Amino acid sequence: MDANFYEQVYEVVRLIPKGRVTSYGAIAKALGAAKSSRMVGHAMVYAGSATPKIPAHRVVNSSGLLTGRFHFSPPTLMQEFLEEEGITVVNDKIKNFKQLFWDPLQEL
DNA sequence: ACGTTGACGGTTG
DNA sequence: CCAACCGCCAACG
Repeated sequence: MDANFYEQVYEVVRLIPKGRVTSYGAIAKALGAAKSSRMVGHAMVYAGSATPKIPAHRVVNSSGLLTGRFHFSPPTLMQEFLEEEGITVVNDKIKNFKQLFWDPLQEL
């Protein structure tokens, strides 16, 4: 597989530390495609089929909202994983998102 | 080949 | 704070 945009997305997502989260836009921007944040989301769809497994539950939108929870089985699994890592989720939204936010641009 | 959809983000009202 | 709109571009039917 070529060094595709998706591969880079997966690479960054795997680098997300446990108990931390990031946003699609941040990843897109880190890959130099800030305007193609949607592509990051599409890459996450592939994440379910990709190997090794991608911790997609650590990726949320810019508001810290679990917009893609319905892609999990069951849809509540995403929140379950986050809370299991010590992240508090209220109303499908990450609490203290600003503090838990992991910026790939700052780390890479 | 074409139109629609969408795990987004930012701006405007 | 909430709703509507736009841009951006790959994937799907």
